[in-house]
Amino acid sequence: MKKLLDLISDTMMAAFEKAGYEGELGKVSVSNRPDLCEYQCNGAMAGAKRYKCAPIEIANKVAEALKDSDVFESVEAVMPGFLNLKLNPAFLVNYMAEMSVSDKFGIEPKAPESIVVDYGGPNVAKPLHVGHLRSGVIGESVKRICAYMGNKVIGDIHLGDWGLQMGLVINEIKNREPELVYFKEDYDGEYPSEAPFTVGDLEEIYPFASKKSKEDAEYKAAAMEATFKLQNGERGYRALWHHIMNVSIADMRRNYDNLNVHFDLWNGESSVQDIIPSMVQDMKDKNIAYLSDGAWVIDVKEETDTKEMPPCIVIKSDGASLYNTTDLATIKDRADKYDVSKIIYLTDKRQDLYFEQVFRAARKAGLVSKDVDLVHISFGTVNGADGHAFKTRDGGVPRLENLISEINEMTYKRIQESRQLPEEEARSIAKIVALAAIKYGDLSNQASKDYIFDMEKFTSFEGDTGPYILYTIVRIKSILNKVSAEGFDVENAKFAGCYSAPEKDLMMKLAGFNAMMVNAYEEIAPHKICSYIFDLANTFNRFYHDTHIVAEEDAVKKGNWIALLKLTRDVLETCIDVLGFSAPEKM
RNA sequence: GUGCGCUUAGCUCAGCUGGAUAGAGCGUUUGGCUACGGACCAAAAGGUCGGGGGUUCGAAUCCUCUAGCGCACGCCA
Repeated sequence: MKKLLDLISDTMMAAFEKAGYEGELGKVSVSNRPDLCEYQCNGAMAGAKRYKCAPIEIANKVAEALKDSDVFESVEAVMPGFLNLKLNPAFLVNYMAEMSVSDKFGIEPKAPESIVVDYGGPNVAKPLHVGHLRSGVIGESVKRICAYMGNKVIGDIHLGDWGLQMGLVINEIKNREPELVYFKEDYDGEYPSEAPFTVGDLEEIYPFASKKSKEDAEYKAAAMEATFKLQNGERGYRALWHHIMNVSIADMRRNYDNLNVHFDLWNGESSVQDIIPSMVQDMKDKNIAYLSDGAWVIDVKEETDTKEMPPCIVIKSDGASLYNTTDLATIKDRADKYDVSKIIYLTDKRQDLYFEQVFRAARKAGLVSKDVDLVHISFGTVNGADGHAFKTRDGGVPRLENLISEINEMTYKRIQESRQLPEEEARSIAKIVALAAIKYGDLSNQASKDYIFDMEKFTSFEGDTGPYILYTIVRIKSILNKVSAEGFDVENAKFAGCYSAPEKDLMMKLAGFNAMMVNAYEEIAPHKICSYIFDLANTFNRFYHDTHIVAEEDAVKKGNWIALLKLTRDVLETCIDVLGFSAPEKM
């Protein structure tokens, strides 16, 4: 089904042609002066120069050509040459009726693509902190947007599981418990199936080792050696590494589940180690990689560059691979395995240059075909209410887990303030609402900008927040339940007309879903969905406020409103699902 | 030094390929609960869109210069 705006534009274009002008001038947009009209067309002004006449002259002719159109209720030509449009309610009602029974509210399916979304990116053995929130939350939504638009999408967490941090942890364990069997050099038996440490231990070990390695060169050298041994297959180290992976991943999975963030693949740097040697060899053979200061690098400068573009290092001068190597191998792996047409990365914006280098290197080395899109969505940093990097009260890096439980607690209290629910029920509702608060708070900001993580704001639940959206949905559900309980046939409610201005506004807003979602997908912009549903919820609440639905005695009218309510609920719930959260039955 | 990004109301942010009077939320002030859920609705006050210059009938938006802030710039990830 066509977008409403396209239908209107088509009508307008035909009118421009009928009046003797180029059709493409007839593009219509939503009015920026709602007091004057619902939709507007500025084509007459754009055409004035081309046809060497006053814009108003063109506008008048076009308005004349639209006199008998059943799309518009009114068409006005206004100085200097605006075409102000009001929609025929009957036309809109028909559109609603069709939209409500169409798959995906009428979004036209396109040929599905195969897309990999690379997000999350936590390091094994390090606790998740607030910085991981954005990548997880935005990435999950991007993945869902792509899937909603009919694509085959694979979400990959891309763990940091092969670098120095693993050596640091293993080395520190060795220091503390050298007698462990993993460190016996001539041991050739089975290793224990139970890990000799807990998540809690790991969370203490890593920061300790990391800090010490920065102060103690000898210590760092030992960690590097441990890393080397691990990467070269030392049995005991590998066994220990598996323990670290299992313990850490189980913990991560729990954390991400709580955030309603789910990955299809739990791959990481270690997953592509086997294909690195042949990939690098191939780069050398093709003379794409060359030796520079003892390291193998790929030149990624381009003629059009206005800046310095350092080469992409593939193998360090000590012969070891690094982050770049792994990412390149991962691109190759994905291209080979999943026939991808697009790979979307979500990371911190500090990696902008890095990804540009990697993408260029990947293309130069022919790891992906030319028509594969490599996209880096970079996001800003999370700041506290004071505008500086987000910290806990005692100045540490806030752990994600604590942050979430804190917000859960605040939400729980807020819910119990306004209505008394059984403990268990209030807790489970609080969890749902808190998730919406956190995610909406993050996603409603443009991803690329820094944003302020303000718990007071998120938990205040007023205005432009997740809970407000949920509240609107719950309210609709409540009315539908009530009406249904009174015996009204909610299931078969039909659009029958348009009886008031707030109602028409709501219909027009709903009709905009299609264009909004397509745009959010094309621009990979979840915040556009947020601003749409906030707008929709506002429009609904205005309608709700001066329409008494339950008490209405005219069954046709009532049925129309019920149909409108259902469509509003469905659109809202679809949107929040795409954003990665859900609404409770009551709150 | 080079490059990238940001700067819009007291605060947090929108603003689509240039269009009419630059929009929200919070906060402030005022009005609305005998109500389908008041976590709501209605209204007011609040901005020379960092600054200068240019292109255009028309600029927050495009170009240029400039200031402030942030970030990145070969062997970390």
